[in-house]
Amino acid sequence: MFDLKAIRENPDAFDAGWARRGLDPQTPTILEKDKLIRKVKTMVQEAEAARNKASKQIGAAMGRGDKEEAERLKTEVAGAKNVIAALGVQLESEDTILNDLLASLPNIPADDVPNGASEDENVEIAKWGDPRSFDFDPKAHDDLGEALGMMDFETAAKMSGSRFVILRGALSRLDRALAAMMLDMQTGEGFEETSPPLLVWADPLYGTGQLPKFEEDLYKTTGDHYLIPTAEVSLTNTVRESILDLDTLPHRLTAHTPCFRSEAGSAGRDTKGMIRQHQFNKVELVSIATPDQSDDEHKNMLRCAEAVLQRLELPYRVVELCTGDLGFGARKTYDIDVWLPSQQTYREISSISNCGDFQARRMNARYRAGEKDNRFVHTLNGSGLAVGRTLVAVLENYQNEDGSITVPTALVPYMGGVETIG
RNA sequence: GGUCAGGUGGCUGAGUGGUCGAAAGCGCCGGAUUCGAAAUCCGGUAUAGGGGUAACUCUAUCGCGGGUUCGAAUCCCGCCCUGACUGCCA
Repeated sequence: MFDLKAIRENPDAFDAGWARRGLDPQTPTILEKDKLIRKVKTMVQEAEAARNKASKQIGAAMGRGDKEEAERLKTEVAGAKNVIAALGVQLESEDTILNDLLASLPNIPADDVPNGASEDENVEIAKWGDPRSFDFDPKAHDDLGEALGMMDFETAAKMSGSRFVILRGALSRLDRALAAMMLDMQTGEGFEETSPPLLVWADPLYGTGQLPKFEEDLYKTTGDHYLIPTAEVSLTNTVRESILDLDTLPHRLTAHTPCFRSEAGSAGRDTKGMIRQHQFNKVELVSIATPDQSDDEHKNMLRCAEAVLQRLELPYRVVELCTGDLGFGARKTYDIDVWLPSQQTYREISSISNCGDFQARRMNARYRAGEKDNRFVHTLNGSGLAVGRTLVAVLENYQNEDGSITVPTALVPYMGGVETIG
């Protein structure tokens, strides 16, 4: 949500920000509605003041037994009530229109985010490691996993359909080992390990920005719950509707959870293998920070995510998303793409975003900046990392000609000493 | 899941239809007193929003949302949460 006062004072800045995302100017509509709403609100409040005043006088009149005066005042109140009711209907509908519009508008990109229309214009800002050269044709992770008998899409499809997988034996353990190593690393960086709810109500999803615009991407239960598409939702919402003490910030959280996504808009994309599943595990990082801290915090989270790939010795690159590829709630985002030999390309394995106060406004999450000075926090989130895609990267980058997989050195302790799979 | 009892300001807690944004105490802030402090005394101390250059003023908020009423913290309905007992169950 946005600060209407700020929009009023500086509409051009908002329109310029939205224009960078390819949106038409929004503030004329917003300001027109805002003006109308304030006008109606003033009228309602005046009528309410008159009603309240007369009502109090009724009490006084009754107290001294002046029934006549009381009756006269009652008709006065009835008149005010008619006005309030009529204006109230108008106020509510105008308010809903404005709120729906505001809730559907994305965050304003940070000034230093590169302009661009699509992911093609993202800017590579770092590259780490050299893709290994194979003296055989590297296989895709799903071919490797199936050949090992440890990655079973067919059986999963029987019970759950496409975009599900069953990991077996050493590959299942590898999944756990990766998650454990990531959690150990991130808790070592000061992120508090958390086991949050995987089912949440609509309000938290509204808070982090998945609702109202992206409902079709979510799984909803038969009740009022949705399955979280990322632990960002649960972790970020731990501070909703609260006022945090300055000395608790930045507040860093991490969680290893399953994530559930309907992938409604991605039919036909990445249908093969484990790249795009309805259910996948992810170690998430969230930081709640002050506006002063958030840029540094953002870079720190990028570093923490990169550290995992460095420790696994997997080649990757870091790109800064251009305005056209920025997510709905983000004002600035770094993606980390890991090298996949079978595709001869880098694929996203982590996305680290600074949301500024965008989510905080929606959640009403503030911190105490001073006496009578409560301000919205900044929220940041990122994968540290997507476990399933990391497993994919390990399989493909560490495969041997005979189809076995060498376990990365750092992972061997987490694999109970196993050095080779298959 | 069921039954019962609750949910009031930073905290404790009073308030069961009117002048209640809400007593009192604690805490906190300012002042007096003091060499200084404690104690004591005096005053202040919620949030969001509207109007106004401002002084100031108005509206909303007593878990959340509806309703009854001229008027709701107080009555009614739904939901959420907490506690006790109880059922089923990993």
